[in-house]
This record gives sequence, C-alpha cells and structure tokens, in this order.
Amino acid sequence: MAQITLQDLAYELNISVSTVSKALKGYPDVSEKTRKLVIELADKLNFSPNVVASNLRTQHTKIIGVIVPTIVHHFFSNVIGGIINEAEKNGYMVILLQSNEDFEMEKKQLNLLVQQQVDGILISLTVETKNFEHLERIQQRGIPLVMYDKVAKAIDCSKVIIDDKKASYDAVSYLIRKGYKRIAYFGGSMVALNFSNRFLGYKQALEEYRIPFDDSLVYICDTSDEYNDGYNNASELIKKHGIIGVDAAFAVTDVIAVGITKYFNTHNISIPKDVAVFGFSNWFMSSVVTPPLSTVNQPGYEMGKKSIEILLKEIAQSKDKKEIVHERIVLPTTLEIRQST
Amino acid sequence: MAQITLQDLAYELNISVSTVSKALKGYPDVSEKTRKLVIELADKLNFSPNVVASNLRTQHTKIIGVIVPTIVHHFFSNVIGGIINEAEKNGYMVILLQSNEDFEMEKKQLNLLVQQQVDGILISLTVETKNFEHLERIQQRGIPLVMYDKVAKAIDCSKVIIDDKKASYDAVSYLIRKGYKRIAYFGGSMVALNFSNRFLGYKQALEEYRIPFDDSLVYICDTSDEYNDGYNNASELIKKHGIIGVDAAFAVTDVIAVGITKYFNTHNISIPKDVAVFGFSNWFMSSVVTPPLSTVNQPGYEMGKKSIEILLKEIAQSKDKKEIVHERIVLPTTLEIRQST
DNA sequence: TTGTAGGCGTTATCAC
DNA sequence: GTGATAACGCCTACAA
Repeated sequence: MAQITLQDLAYELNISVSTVSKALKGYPDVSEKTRKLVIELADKLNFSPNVVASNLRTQHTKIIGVIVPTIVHHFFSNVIGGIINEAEKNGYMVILLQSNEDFEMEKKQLNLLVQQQVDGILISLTVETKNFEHLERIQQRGIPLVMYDKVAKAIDCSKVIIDDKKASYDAVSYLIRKGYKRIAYFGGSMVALNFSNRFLGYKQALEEYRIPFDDSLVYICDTSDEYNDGYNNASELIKKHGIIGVDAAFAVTDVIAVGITKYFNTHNISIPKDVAVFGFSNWFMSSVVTPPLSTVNQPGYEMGKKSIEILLKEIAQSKDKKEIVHERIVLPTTLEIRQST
Repeated sequence: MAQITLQDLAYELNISVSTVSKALKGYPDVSEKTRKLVIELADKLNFSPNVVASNLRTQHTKIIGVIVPTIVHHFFSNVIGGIINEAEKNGYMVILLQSNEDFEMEKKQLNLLVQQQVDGILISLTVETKNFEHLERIQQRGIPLVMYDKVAKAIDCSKVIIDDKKASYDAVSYLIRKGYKRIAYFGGSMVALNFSNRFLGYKQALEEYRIPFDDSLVYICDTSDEYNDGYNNASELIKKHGIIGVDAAFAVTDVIAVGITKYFNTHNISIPKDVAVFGFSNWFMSSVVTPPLSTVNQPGYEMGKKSIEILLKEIAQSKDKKEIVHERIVLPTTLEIRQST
C-alpha cells in the first residue's frame, strides 16, 4: 500500500503541492476555501505526512535519545517514565537505548543517536565510563546533552542528580541520633561514583558525631547480585561481631537491605531491636517487607522529568542561537522512616 | 557546527559523491585505493551519515515503535528490556511510547508512529481498547504489527501471550491438590481480558475438582491501588468467613498477594497454616516477602524477545514481498512454589 | 572503476 | 492567494 503524499492530494485537487502543504500546516496565506478542501481530502484519504522527509528538510527530528544503564530497575524505569511522559507532552518522541553498563556499548549508542539526527540526548553513564571523548564529540556537534544520575564532572553540560553524599549522611545521622552507635555499612563497588559518595556521607556522619570509623563494619556487595550478597554479608557481619558488636546496618540499595532483612529474619535477629536496617531508593518492595524498611527516597520520576525539561529548553535555545547556560540540579532526597529503625 | 556530508568528503577528495557513498558502504566496484582514501578521510573528519536522508531514500527507518500501557511495572519493564536488547542486536532502534491505559492516547500514538515511518509496531493494548479501527488502519498501510500480552482477537496479526486461563488453572489446581478447599479469589477488573481469563481458570479448576464455586469468596481489587485493596479485601474476607471459612487465597497479581500477606501477617493469621497465599507474575518482591510467595512465573523478557523476533521476521518478509504468515505464540508459564502455600 | 542524474516527500523562498 | 523551484543528504540505475 503506497503512502499517499502531498503530491497525490495536490493532483487530486488540481492545485500545487506547496499550497497543499501550506493548507495543512495552517499557514495564513491560503484561502479558507482551499484549506477546507485540502483538509477534507486529507482526512478522507487518511493522509499521514512523512515526517522523515520533513525532518530532512527542517533539520530536526523531534526525537530525543535516551541512554540508560539498565531498564529493568525500579529507579530507572521511573526516570524513563518521567522522561517519556514529559517528552510526549512537548511533541517529542524518545528512542530508548540500554547500555548494560558497557562502555563500548555506550560509545556505539551515542553514535547511533548522532546518525539518527536526534535533537538532544539524555544519558546516565555506565560505571565503566572514565573517558569522555565520546561525550565531547556530541557537544562539538552541537547536540544538546543532559546527564542524569551518573554524571561526569569533566563534561560541561547540564546535570540532574541527587546528592548521594548528603542523602547517606542524612540517613546515618538519623540512625546516630536515634542512638545507634555501631553502624555497619553495606556498599556497592566504589568505582561507581554514586556509591563512593554514599560511603563518604556515611563517614562524614560518623565523624561529625565522633563515632570512630571501624573498617570491619564495612561490607562491599556485588552489585550484580545484591540480594544474596546482602544476605551473605549480613551473615559475615554477625559472625564477626555478634549481635552486640553492631546495632544498625545502612545499605546502599534497598535490595541489599532486603537481603540483610532476610538474613536477620531467618536467624532470629530482631529488627530493629537487635539491629536496625536502613535502605536506599524507596522501591515499592521496601514498604512491604517485614518489617517495612526505612529508606532514602530517591525521586526517579522527577529526575526524568527535570532532565528532559532542561534538555528541551536547551534545544530551543540552541535553535534560536541563544547562548545556553548549563544547569546543575540537585533533587532533594528525603528519609522515609518506617519500622526497621 | 555544520554536519559534514558525503558532498564534503567528495569535494575534499575530488571525486564524486556516489563514489564516496559506494566506498563507505563497501560496494565491490570501487578501487581499493579510493576506498581507503575515503574511509580515512571520513574517520578523520568524524563523518556520521545522516540516516534520515538515507531513510527517505530507502524507505525504511530501522526503527520500530513500541507501545506499552505502563513503563513503571516490573513485568512490562522486562518486556521492554527484551525488546530493546533484541532490537539492537539486529540493528534496530526502538521508540518507546506509553499509553497509560488511555484509548485516545493509544490511537494518537499509533498515528505518530505511522508518521515517523517506523518499520514495524509492537503493541500491548489498553484495557479500554474495544474498537480496533486504528489497528486495522496500521495493517492497511502494510506496517507489520505484533501484539503482546494484551491482544485483540478481532485483529489478524501475530500475537505473543501467555495462557492466562491455564496459568491460573494450574495455580488453583495446585492448591486444590495440596488439600486446600476454600480458595478465595482476588481478581482485577473483569474488563481486562487477562483478568477475566484468570478468573475463568480459577473456576475451571474448582469445577474439575468438584469444589463448589462460592461467590462470597470472590473479591475484585482496584487495579490502581492493588496493594491496599489486597489488604482491605483480605480484611473483608476474614471478617466474613473467619479463619475457618477459607484456607487459601489466589491473587491475580503479586502486589495484591503481598497486600493480602501484609494483612495476614499483621493480624496473626499464619501463612500458609491458616490461609495459603498464591500470587501471579513472580516479581522480585514476591521472593523476599515473608513468607516467600508462591506465584505464577510470567516470562516478561522472553515475551519481549519473542515479539520482536516475530516482528523482525515479518518486516523482512514484507520487504521481500513474501507472503507473511501470522504466528500465535503462547509462552509457557510455570509455578514458582515457595513457602506461602 | 568512476560519474551523472533523478528522486525519496517535504518545506521555504520568491515570483506571479 | 497560489505556484514554480530549489534544496535537505543520500542512494542507485545507468552511462561513460
């Protein structure tokens, strides 16, 4: 079934293609009568404009590219939801790509997006990303770029993040103020900036409240199997310190915290009486485990929404050749206190 | 920063545009020497072909459109993951749209995808979708269309689904064989085909094992607040039947089941001793609640993967003008038996 | 082996 | 108010 084009309409009505085009786009300089005629026929024939032709002509695609480390992830799927909803409201569509935390993939995908002539790019970096030439190349091309969640300091562009250090500082301070003194830390690979910042927040809180930092309370979990690693490390923790050597555990993700919870629950360690547990992210799950988990509320949807808002603004600015000023948005996190602390 | 084009390369090398094009695309009829020259220069200048121009010319975009009811949903984000991974492996990109269970949105989005000249469309229908003209129009246009999860019988296209009726029949049969006789049903709106099928499976199992169907054991939960509605309906259930009038609850989603679990846990009703609980979907969460939930394993990733495999096949067939034969894939579900039953 | 030329469907400029 | 014409950047017969 051949697509029907402006030409077909023009031919049918015995007018020129340009008039048809103008009529359809509501240009003022076409008579009411012909406009009606055109629109009627277009409707009747179910005309659907070919946007790739239009894109070629107008030099923009109304498509934005989004790269995300992993889609199947409560936080990121929220981000994506925020991005897509907001994009659509503004007449943009989203091409979604998943880097799987693979640096080479990230580079390749950025190229694909460039070739696709996307109007802008939203990216959360992989953990591996230490070299930023591919990102610089995007900027040299003049394609607006906004980073979210996992960002690169070295690149001068708008960024939307949370303050990981502060968030974990807040959580740990809360624990301390509640009277907990021996607070274990369950982290993820320090290679990831987010995680190392959360560690910094942990240490800062200890310091500020003059609680000695104890290396033996720090456990690093494998991020690819957080639940079981949380469980196993909780077991290690208790083996080493017993129930009296530790009174709280701060985990850097909810899944780790849930693993810890599981271990405690199955080994007659009462939460929070024997040991309190604090998570990070506020996944739905954290509200339904027993006991419900105190956690850091990480605003994924807002992060997506804000990111694309900024991107869209920069796209507009760059089209108008206005100077674009980069923003750095730090979204507030809050503590969701439940029964585990 | 102006994009660099084939013309620029041609000019620079003093050869024709078509030779450059051929060289870049590895055509056999260009000399080794010029090919090298071209590729070198392209690399040096960081040339990136404009695929929208190419798309216009070749009449395909290597983009497929995906419409999903909701992104922030464990099952669907798995589906999306499967789609995107498989698409990328085959050189396709994905435009992701979210219908939010809104029929008008669905129609509009389908139009957007048509205008965008996507090579194919993957869709899971909204609950509201009772009229299928918009889908027929897609097919009239000759755009390959595959439906997954929520499909329309009336439309003749490939479909990838699970057998909801059988899955719930299996679950309930399992309960019966385990000795449970008073099995409550916690469903979702019967307007949704998936849910009404699950209800049918429930009834079929009862029938087959000659257990009388009892209306008062059926509870319909509000799908927009499953957790609380599961909780509240569990309360209703116990209010009406007490602990002796019911010995199991089959819920049509894991979230409902978790709500039920919560109610039982907080009201000293022992799972599974007093009442067993069975869920549906096998979200991660179901494995970490207390007690771990028996549930139906619903293969989201595979559904996405299979859907796009079929779509890609049909795209190829339609390009080759081969006759395309529609498939109907019913992905197997399994029972994940844990400690709640 | 290389080049010429036409066209994909739309939009924008400029004449009429 | 309308229409002719020239791009946008690439691909591909076909010709040289």
